[in-house]
Amino acid sequence: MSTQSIRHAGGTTAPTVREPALVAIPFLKTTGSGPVQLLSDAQRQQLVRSATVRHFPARTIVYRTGSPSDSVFVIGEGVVKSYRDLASGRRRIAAFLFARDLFGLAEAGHYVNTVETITPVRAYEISVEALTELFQREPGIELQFLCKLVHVLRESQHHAIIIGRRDAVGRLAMLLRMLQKQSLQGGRKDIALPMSRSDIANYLGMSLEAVSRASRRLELQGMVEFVGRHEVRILDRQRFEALAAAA
Amino acid sequence: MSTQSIRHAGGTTAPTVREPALVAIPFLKTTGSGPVQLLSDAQRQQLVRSATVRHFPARTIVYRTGSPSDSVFVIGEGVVKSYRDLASGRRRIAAFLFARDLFGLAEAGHYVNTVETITPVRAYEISVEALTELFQREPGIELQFLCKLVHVLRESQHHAIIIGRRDAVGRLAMLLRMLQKQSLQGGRKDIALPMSRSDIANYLGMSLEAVSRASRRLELQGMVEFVGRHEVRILDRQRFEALAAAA
DNA sequence: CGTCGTATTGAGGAGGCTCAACTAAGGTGG
DNA sequence: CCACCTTAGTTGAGCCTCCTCAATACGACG
Repeated sequence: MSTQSIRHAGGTTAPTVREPALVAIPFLKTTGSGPVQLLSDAQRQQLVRSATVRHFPARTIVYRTGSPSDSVFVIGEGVVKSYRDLASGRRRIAAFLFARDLFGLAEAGHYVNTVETITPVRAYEISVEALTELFQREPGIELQFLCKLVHVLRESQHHAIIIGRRDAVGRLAMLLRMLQKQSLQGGRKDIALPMSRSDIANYLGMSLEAVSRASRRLELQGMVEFVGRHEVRILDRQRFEALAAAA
Repeated sequence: MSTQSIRHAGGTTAPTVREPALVAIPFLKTTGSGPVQLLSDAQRQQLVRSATVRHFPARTIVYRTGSPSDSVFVIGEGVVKSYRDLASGRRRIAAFLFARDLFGLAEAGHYVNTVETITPVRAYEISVEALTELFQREPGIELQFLCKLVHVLRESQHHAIIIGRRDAVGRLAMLLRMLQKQSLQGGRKDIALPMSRSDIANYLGMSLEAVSRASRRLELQGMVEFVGRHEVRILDRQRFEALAAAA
């Protein structure tokens, strides 16, 4: 934890502040059903005053399961994984988190999961104390965080559905579709796979050999094409969607 | 939906109001680490003014996936299941919900899951409109709902861990431990199983035959004893806990 | 006491896990 | 710049568990 640089976020910022930003699909009916920016400029400016910008290299542990939970984090740039190591020796990745995502899930003052960076990460750290105080002053901000939480809950339930599938290729397809949405939001055409095969296996609840074989099969069936180990291209969108949707 | 009675919650209530109540383990450090009542008397009274008491018989659908989400519900008494039917014909139960639990998860103005009662249920229905308005006036109430959401999110992640286990008996043991906590909160010594084997199977992500066999094995190993089909008694707490914890 | 839905038990087959060997890639030091 | 070394990923063989299909037992209710 001593390698990342620390800088205060206030002070030198220009009048328009783009971060910290939160993105989610609202629970209320809106124009369009896709994800939207939750925070207004004014709200971001209020948040940034309570925040500290932190930079983490790849493969850095941000916090560990069970350690005291002082802060929550909003990702500005980069990818992290949130996981728990189980008594059986297995590791369960609960979520991959990207720009504009929130992490810092706690129970009784302690973090529930371990969070580790996959890529270099820039994140906004906000102390729980400051945040709850801000919630008192600005219920509007609190409502946006609540909205984000609802979104994360839906994603968690979706994850449970993925894991529940019996077929390895189907599970992989569902993950790829998730990552595709991420990549599209980032403006990429192909799907970025920043995480390792082992991470994917731990997310999908299977062995990394099974991930490898499932990848192979998807490719042999002509649905996708792997470009190196960290990029995938959809070739047959029709069949791919059918497979992913056949939960 | 025409069989349940409707009654306004205000009006005839005594000065002390015990419901609607919400229970959760707070994310902040507290005395003890167990679940606590989130709402103060004053907060309950404010909520009850915006709420309608509804009664549902057993096996009643409260709402369906995709229907417009006008309200959230707080359970006063009874048990419900929240599920989705998948394209494959399988059903995935996302959660069993009990007294003092919250349901009504929505996305873009539509309910995500179908909710159906298992036992007769008394619930407080609160319109989303009234609730968000109340959140504006009373950020303290909003914070308690946020706290409950965090709790539910942890439970959802726990569910994903359960489903991820390979061994049927271990999965069943984890569910039984969850239900045991519920039963203890309700003051019962033995574990109540209000739901069917099929429900259990759909929650654990396996076939109901596998549930049956796993139950049998738990019993043969002397860990538990089934008293009828809807009650279980733990006989060997030691081994039972070890099995459930060996995620 | 019969009947229908729920639950249990059995046999056979498919899929993923484990163990193990091998290949590819990336990083380091000479 | 290349050889080496370490880590990550792929491929193969055998086993084990759970799923599927099918038949039987139980139990709640009329």
